[in-house]
Amino acid sequence: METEIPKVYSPDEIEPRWARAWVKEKLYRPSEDPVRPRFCLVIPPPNITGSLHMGHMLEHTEIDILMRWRRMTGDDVLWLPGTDHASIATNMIVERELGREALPNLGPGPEANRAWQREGQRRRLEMGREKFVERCWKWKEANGGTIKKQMERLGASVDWTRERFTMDEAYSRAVNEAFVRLYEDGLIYRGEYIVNWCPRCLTALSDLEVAHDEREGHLWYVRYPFEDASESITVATTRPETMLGDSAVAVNPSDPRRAAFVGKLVRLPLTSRVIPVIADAYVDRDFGTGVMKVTPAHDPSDYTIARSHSLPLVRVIGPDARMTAGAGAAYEGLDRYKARERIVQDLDEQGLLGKREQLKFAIPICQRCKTVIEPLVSRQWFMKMEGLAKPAIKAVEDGRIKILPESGMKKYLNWMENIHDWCISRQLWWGHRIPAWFCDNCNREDALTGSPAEGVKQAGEIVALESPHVCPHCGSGSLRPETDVLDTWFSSALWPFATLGWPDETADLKRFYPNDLMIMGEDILFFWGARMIMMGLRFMGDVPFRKLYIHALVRDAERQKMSKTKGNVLDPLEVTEKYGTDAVRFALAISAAPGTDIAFSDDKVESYRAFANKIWNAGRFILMYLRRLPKPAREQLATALAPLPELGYRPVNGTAGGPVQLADRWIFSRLSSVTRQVNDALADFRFHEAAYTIYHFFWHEFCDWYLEWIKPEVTRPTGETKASAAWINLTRVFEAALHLLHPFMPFITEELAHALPHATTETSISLTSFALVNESVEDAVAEKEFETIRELVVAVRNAKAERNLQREKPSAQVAGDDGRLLELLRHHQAVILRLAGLKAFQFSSGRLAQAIHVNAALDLRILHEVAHDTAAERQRLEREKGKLEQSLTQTRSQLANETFLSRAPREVVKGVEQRHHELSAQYQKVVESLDRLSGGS
RNA sequence: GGGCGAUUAACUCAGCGGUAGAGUGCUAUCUUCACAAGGUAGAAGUCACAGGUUCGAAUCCUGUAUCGCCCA
Repeated sequence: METEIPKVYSPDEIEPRWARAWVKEKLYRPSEDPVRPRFCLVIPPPNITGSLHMGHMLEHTEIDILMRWRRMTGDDVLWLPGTDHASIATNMIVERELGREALPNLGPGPEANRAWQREGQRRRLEMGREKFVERCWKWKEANGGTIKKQMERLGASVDWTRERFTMDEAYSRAVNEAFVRLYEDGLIYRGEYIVNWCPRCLTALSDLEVAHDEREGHLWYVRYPFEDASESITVATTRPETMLGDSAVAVNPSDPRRAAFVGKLVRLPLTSRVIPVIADAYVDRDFGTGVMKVTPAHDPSDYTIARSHSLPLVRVIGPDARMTAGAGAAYEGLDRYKARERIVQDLDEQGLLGKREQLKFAIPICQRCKTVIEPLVSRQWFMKMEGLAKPAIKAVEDGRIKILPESGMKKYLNWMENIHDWCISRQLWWGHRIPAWFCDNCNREDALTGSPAEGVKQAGEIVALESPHVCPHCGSGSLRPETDVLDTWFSSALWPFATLGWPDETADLKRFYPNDLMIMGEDILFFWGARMIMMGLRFMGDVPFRKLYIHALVRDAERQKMSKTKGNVLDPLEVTEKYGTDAVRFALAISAAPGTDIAFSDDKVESYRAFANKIWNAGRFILMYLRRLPKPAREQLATALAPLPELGYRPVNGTAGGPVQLADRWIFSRLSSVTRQVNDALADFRFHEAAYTIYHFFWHEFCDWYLEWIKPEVTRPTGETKASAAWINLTRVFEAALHLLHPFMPFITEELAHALPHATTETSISLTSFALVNESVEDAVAEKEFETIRELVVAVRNAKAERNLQREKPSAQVAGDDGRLLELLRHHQAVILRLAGLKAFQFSSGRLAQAIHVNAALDLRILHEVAHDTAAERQRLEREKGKLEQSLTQTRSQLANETFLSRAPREVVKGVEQRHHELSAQYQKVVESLDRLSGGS
């Protein structure tokens, strides 16, 4: 039964079917065969609160292209999927959900959001840790699957049987193990420092989790009178409310204007305290008044200054961003902004307020909730980074890890060389609870007010894998467990080996570590990439992956970053449903030049949907005529395709046992070099080049020329029982092209491959060979001959179009000095006439008068009765003459240049000579034609 | 202030020492039996600017301008 093949490609019918089948068949589990070379990549785990966005789609497209490609070149591929638990984000989302349940009647909007958030937080604290974590798990079960569904739909060839989640039991064991080992090695310590504190999330954050927002603010000038009331010194500050916590006033030691003040005491306004004037090189002489107030407890750089000058910490703001008792009774309990207003007003009343300047400056905000960070001194767990960074820098410098594009490597090194200790504790509940306990008996915690030395274990601190019953130090049973959880990125840093079973020495770990490749966005290079490298080297003694490729950012059509607030976020599934996954994947791949962000637009995807449609219709053409073949011929075709020949496909001889057709030799030759180019491009992550190469080959060589050339031979009705050579060659080339396309467009290629005569239901194109032809079919002669014919055909079409003869079938004369060339053209006369739209040819040797110059060796003349427009013809010739003159001037001056002739490589000189020769000949022709035109009119 | 990048056709971007390219858009033309999401042909660029290196620069170097991103 012949079913109609639809004219237009409909991905929505095809794609979900294959997506399901691939998952159901568990196609992408690596084999257990240890002999095959393996290729392993672990996914950058999307977090469970998110759904995939275009950035993920690009990432997964790039990864999937490489994974499918490696798999088709024979590697045993493992692409391991999974998600991370996103401590802060999940905490926030679940809180908001709690809030929404409590206040169901609020409409949407930022106001309601804030109210839900507040109420949710209140309810979280009320319900307690255990119940809240339970809620989080429930939420994860309900929503964590979204990502999996999306990945399935996008055709990601991951091994779902190895899916991991950072809070899986086994994974959590790895996290504890890592923490305990680092602690025992003195690389994790607990200490009191100034940290980034989010007053809304009520947790400490690492430096990386703080974003910066440029905002308008004010610079206030405040007079601090000297203790002896002789004079005053004016400081400039953007945060007047922190002045209540000042411990000193600082000037730059090299500032002559201020030198005399150093060592004096000033009376801190609004308080009864007296503080010193100190000298510190940190102070910027040119900023404000060149005098800085020092508030160690509420500003990170002030904290550093204070430590080197042994200044006391005066805390005036609490974790909720309200003023504390330390701020004095007048301000206690006020929100920090309210306090600012009040203080400015009070200073003004006391005549201590100077001018106020408008100023733009960057303020730190919480990356997650955008609340302004409040730097606070608090006791946290830190990871000591310098020692860990050193080997990680070296691994990149000596090439054990390649970071690409190279700019990524520079950024990595720059960051690593200036690394700071990492605050890893979070005052949250959802996450890995830090495996530590405190002994009430020997804990001197409360007595400590200063900062312990870095890396020194504290008395009363117990860090262990198993929960201890008594304090190993004093034997006391009075132990309190740590309530903090770890930064999510701490667990993510273990991903390349913890997903493979570490700390157990599993078979997977042995086989797949180090991973071969990691692909991520630049935004997590420090968050994650750098930390994985450090942890991998630390725990596995080897790099986590050999290459780290940094992919681009997907922007909108106007090159704006996609963001929820701007409302320009595209949902990959929506785009996919509109145009088909293959089209979106291809659009992304062909735009993915390393190091360049992608401006993503509907237009772009549309043009690659057109490409998918082109592939579909080429397939439709082939399949339609294939079905008309007599059954025995079709069976023979299947045999010709079925067992993949060891040496790859090659073109077969003509039907009568004659020589292989020129078109076949040409297309096989092209196919081979295209295969090589695609291989090379993918090896270097030049996705755009690989995609473009195959795009151009399929459309502008295979469809435009090859199919058109052989059309009569495969559309001719035939009663023959043998498959013609044309059919065998055509199907071989088509199949090979589908294979090259498969990594980019998995769905349409799978669908079409299954319609070929030798297809079986159980084979997937994704598990077959990528390169079906090899270099043995490359044929420079065929390419050259084909090129000549193409040039002639194009010249004829061109000439016809210019003479308005598109609908006519005129005759033409062709002449040249090269007898073999004419023989070639005569031999392919029928094809040329058909492709060019001509009735007949006259061949002659020598040159032609009043002719079109096809190339250096061929003249062409269209014979027709229609009187053509001499004015237009003249215009065309004049234009051509102008262009030729320009080019000739260039080549002439080059050839007249002695130094060029003596210094340029010989091939270059020869090339210019040849070009000059050709241009002159062509110029001559044009001039003659123009003369004749003038003479004739 | 430090680091990384960008500036090429109307738009989006390749190219990164040896004849300026693609896709989209635009113009003309064609419903011929794979495809109008198509065919055929065409027009369109002082490669941001100024110096330098070189026989030769969009490409390498220096500086300037404009615009991004990251970090302080």
